[in-house]
Formats: sequence, C-alpha cells, structure tokens
Amino acid sequence: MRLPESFYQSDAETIAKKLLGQILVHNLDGNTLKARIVETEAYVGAHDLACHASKGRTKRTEVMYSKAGTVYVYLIYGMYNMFNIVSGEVDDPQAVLIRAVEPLEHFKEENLKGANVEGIKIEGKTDGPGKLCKALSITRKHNALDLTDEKQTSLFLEQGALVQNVVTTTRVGIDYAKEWKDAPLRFYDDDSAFISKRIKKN
DNA sequence: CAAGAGATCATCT
DNA sequence: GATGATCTCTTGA
Repeated sequence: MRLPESFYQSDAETIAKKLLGQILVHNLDGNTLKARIVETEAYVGAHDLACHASKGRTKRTEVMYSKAGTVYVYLIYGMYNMFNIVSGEVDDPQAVLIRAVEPLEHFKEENLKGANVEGIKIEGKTDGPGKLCKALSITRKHNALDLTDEKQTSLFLEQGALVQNVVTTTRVGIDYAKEWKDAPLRFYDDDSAFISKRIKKN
C-alpha cells in the first residue's frame, strides 16, 4: 500500500534514511515498474551550500518549498534527470535525492540487459541517479507531482522491508559546496549490488 | 584500474 | 555567457 503523507513529514536526513528499502512504483501504459530504493542523499535546506535552494527561491527551486511528499525532478548536464522527494515543512526547502534502486518487477525489455532480478541479468542500469531515471522513465514531467495524492496512480511509494546494514558517507559531485561538501548525508544499503559509489574499504 | 574529456541544455547572472 | 546533485568512453600506467 501507498506510503501516506505522514511518512514524509520530517527533515531530509531522517527521510533519506527511512527511504532506504521502500518500493518505488511507476505505472505507465499498463506496465508497472517497481524498484527498491537502495541509495539516497539529503539536501537539508537553504543553509546547505550543496542544496539548490541555497541560491535562493527561484523558478527551478520553487517546488522544493512545497509540502513533503512532492516530487522534484530537474535536468543536469543537459541530459540527465535527477529524481528527488521534497521533505520538511512547507517553505523549508529540503529534499532527498534518490541515487540508486534495485529493479524488482516488470522492467521493459530494453532495461533488462545485464544483472540479477529473479534470475534475469541486469547490469548497471539503475545504480546511479541519472541511470535510474532513464530506466524508470522518470522525467521533468513528473516535477511537482504529489506522491501522496490518491487521485494520481502513476507514481508513488509502497512500504518495503527494513534495511539492515546502512552505510553513512559523504555526498557525490558537490565539491563546490565548501564546508558542506564533507557532510555525512549520503546513505546506502551495504547489502545491495546496485550502489553508485561505494566508500573505499581497507 | 585511475584519470580525463566530452556530451548537451535549462536555468540563472 | 557560465555552469552543473552525471555518465560513458578513451587513454595510459
């Protein structure tokens, strides 16, 4: 069943951890794609120099100021969509970037090249924020969509299982964020094979 | 295996 | 006019 609005009503760091293990559902053309969230990053507000909203309340960042459970999708490097879920209170621009998922059900043939889903090999198609949007057909058209609105059955989250081994580390691709670039705000399921960047282990 | 470059465009200055 | 919350491919050790 669909996760309710109350699930999302907390700060981005808390939600980023709670999102691990939850199931992302996307209905399109009668084909339902399901995937398990395994890696997230928290962007914790206007004071967070890595957060887009630190540049101010603009046309692009406006959606980050809406209610928790709202979708924020933007285009980066001219070609990749990034899928985020708004959290925190209205007018407090916090969001969680979904960085990696494990494909579970009914992926299109073209998304099934490679790795392990019920015996089928799928490789490297959903282990990164740009890649998962492509594999799940998530685009800027989904921007500002309310995941908790029962009237829309296209995109929402379902309750998943708890994740046992969560790794906490630094966010990726934000070297410009000065004192915020080393903040431990990235979280992933250490038991998943679909992580975009693992921390180096000795 | 690591490092570097190029792709490509919406958004903001 | 500059710049990315990335990815893939190429090069070289």
